[in-house]
Amino acid sequence: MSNITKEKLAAEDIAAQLTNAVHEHRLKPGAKLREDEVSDVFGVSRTIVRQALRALAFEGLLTIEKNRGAFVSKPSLKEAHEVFQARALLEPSTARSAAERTTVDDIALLERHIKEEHEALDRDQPGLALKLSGDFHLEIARIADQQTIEQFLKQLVSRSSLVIALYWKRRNALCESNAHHALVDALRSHDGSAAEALMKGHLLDIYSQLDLRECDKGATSLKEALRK
Amino acid sequence: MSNITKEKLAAEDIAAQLTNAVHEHRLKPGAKLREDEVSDVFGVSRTIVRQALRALAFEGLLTIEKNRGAFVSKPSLKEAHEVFQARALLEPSTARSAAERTTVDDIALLERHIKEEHEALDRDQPGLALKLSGDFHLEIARIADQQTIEQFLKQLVSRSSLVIALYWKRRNALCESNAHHALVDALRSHDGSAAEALMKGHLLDIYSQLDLRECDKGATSLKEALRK
DNA sequence: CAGGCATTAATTGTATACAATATGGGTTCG
DNA sequence: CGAACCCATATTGTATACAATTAATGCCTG
Repeated sequence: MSNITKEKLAAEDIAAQLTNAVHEHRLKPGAKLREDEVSDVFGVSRTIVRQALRALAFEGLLTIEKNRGAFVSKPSLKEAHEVFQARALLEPSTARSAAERTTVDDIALLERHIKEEHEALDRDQPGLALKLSGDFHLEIARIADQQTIEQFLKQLVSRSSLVIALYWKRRNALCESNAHHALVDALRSHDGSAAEALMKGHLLDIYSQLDLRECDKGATSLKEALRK
Repeated sequence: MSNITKEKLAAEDIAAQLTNAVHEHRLKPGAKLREDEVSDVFGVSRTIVRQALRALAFEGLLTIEKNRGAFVSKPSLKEAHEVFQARALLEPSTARSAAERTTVDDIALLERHIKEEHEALDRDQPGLALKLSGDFHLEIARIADQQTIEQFLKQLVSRSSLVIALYWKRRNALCESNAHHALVDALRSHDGSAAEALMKGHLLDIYSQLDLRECDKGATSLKEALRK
């Protein structure tokens, strides 16, 4: 986790590192994050850790149960649906806006992004590839210059990562690179309608690859099942 | 502020009371919330106050400047635009979904809501009326059974309240009750298309009543201008 | 031997003391 | 007279100590 440096880490830094760990599926839904443990790992006081955990709970990445601690969230099937419904409302329109403002620098950035994603897959790091794939979507909101939507999308992408961890059908193949390439093409030619349609289709594509039937996914212990 | 009861208030309660105060424009954009002051008012420790302030900062209601404190946010013109653009993406579609699920109880609740809004206006409490008007929109997301969108909308309504405080043209007349009545009618008859269209128009209506030209609104002091 | 109760350990929640930082006023020097 | 600097004060940031709660273990009893 490369936190060898003894430099003073802020709550923000710790939140970012934990976020990466969850996005890359090194921390799986249901995992508990003890405050002492985290504070030992990062070498900071519990005060700071609590700030970080609380921030991540607001984003939906963690769930804090009173007097019990912080856990990586386990989105229900309903929440999984809601996440992709919300994305379907926000992202296509945002892609359209982005197409009207995309610069050559943006294109270069996006293409580098896709390249890194490929490299991660080649190196057998599907978690990293997934994280980069999420960042790609955030990048489009940034290009559209819509900070408010970008903020929401950040949360939705986070939750999508959890949903994928729980409900993804086949773990090996996430062959979305074509969709991302096509999107970059649409952005490059400032074709808003195409970008909007492509994004819409892309989201439906991901959505359709989720297994929405299974109800007791994950390592749900008997205790957890009985708790609620 | 009716906090006479000495019962132990949680961070959540304090956040709720502060939220009301901002929504009702008793606390105006730019106002500072000193931690000691708030903790004295509510009779709790700064620890709890800080939790509450941080939570409200995540919602966008407050802005926390490092080592300087928490202030009621002052959305920029760009942010004001973004808020209503995001609402335009989320709310019409949500109103459509709501129409398909509205029950008689929901209708009763909404109508009581509108009634209270009227009463508040009659009693010359425009702040309260505005808050109730915002709650009306949240209620529709609840009826649509879309918790994720409701969560985002909560933030957007909060920010809208700030935007209205800063950019509203004429403070006296907020004659939206007609629009809300029409929406309830559409929901009652389960007319999704009508609900969607009405919501779209309603949001545009509010949006058009904002004064988006003035750039140096509010009590921006010279110091604040020079700070950034 | 099973079930429930009590005691104990582990963990989170809260308050407070202390450190770091920003603000404002007053003094001094140009 | 004005501007810049420095010190005193007010306010926020952080760590730590303590309280409250939960979970677990073992004991006692039926």
